[in-house]
Amino acid sequence: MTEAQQPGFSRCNNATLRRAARRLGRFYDDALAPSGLKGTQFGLLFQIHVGGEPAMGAIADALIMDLSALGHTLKPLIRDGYVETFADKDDRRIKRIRLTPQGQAKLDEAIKLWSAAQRQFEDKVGAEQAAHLRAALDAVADLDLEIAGAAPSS
Amino acid sequence: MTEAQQPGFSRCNNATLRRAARRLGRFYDDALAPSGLKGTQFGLLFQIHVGGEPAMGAIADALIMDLSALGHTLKPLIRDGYVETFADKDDRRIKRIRLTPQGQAKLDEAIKLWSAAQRQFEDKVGAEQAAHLRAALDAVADLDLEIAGAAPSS
DNA sequence: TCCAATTAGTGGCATATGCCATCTTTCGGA
DNA sequence: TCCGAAAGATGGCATATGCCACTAATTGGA
Repeated sequence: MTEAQQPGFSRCNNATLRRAARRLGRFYDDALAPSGLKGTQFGLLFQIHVGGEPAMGAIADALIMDLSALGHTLKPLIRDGYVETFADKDDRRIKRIRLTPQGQAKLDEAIKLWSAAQRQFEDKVGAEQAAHLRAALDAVADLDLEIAGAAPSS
Repeated sequence: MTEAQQPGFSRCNNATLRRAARRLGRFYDDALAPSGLKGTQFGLLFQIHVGGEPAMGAIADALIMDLSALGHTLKPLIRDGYVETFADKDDRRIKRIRLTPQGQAKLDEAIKLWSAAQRQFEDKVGAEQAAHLRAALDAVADLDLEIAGAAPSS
């Protein structure tokens, strides 16, 4: 009759999500390994690709990622010559990002590997189930959560 | 008509999962902040708590975490005196883990904070929806995925 | 009984993420 | 026009995770 048995325990939504993320992350990482990219990097390159020379802040918002975290994650990709940054013409505070030709090529290469992983995943769980899951996850990502006490004031 | 528009693109299950994980992770981290623990650390302490002096490998399996990653993650908790390790009586290769009294107290403290976050999350999405989501995530975590080419031999 | 294969962890290295302090560039008034 | 507030990014620091190489203990035969 410890807390462990109380209903609701060992049912942490966050822990469950991270656990699944670790599992799936490794699967996609393995699939992308031949390209030398990690799943996160692939996602980032793709986001930049479809973003049209997006600003750092735009990418960070889209990926629900901290701006400084994005900066850190970008470094190896810049170092390896896959992406490059340049200042916005009208607002020098803003830094925009684009893929280099090598980055575009690497993305094309990785997309083939990604497709195989994506296909296998959907074969296992079913395309509809996968779509439902993604919808549920997107809903979670868009939730307006706030810790009680976090100044609703002013 | 670039790849971006092809059905299936920008629908990466892995990217969607990570995105939601970042969002929810920050929410739980914020909720637990007063205790000084991160969501991951809370989950780890709880797992140790219910595990009954579990071996490192057992924890790693339960959390679908790499053994060495578990070792790294454990360090700050050991440093702060929340958990301690000891060798298994029968097999000296095995290292077992348990909470210290301070660790137990910290866990109790964190559980109160966690409950508030958990409650708010379930109020927003609905307890049933949350349960469904966790079930789906557990199913993903238990999938038998393997990259084509990964030696089916021997 | 002794050695090869297996099992459990550790340490080093690299990426993934966040928070906070700080700097630069803009933007809005007074 | 000048200054303080706001916006966008960087750098430092800390945790989260993984892979690989390596070490220590065990286990299974020969």
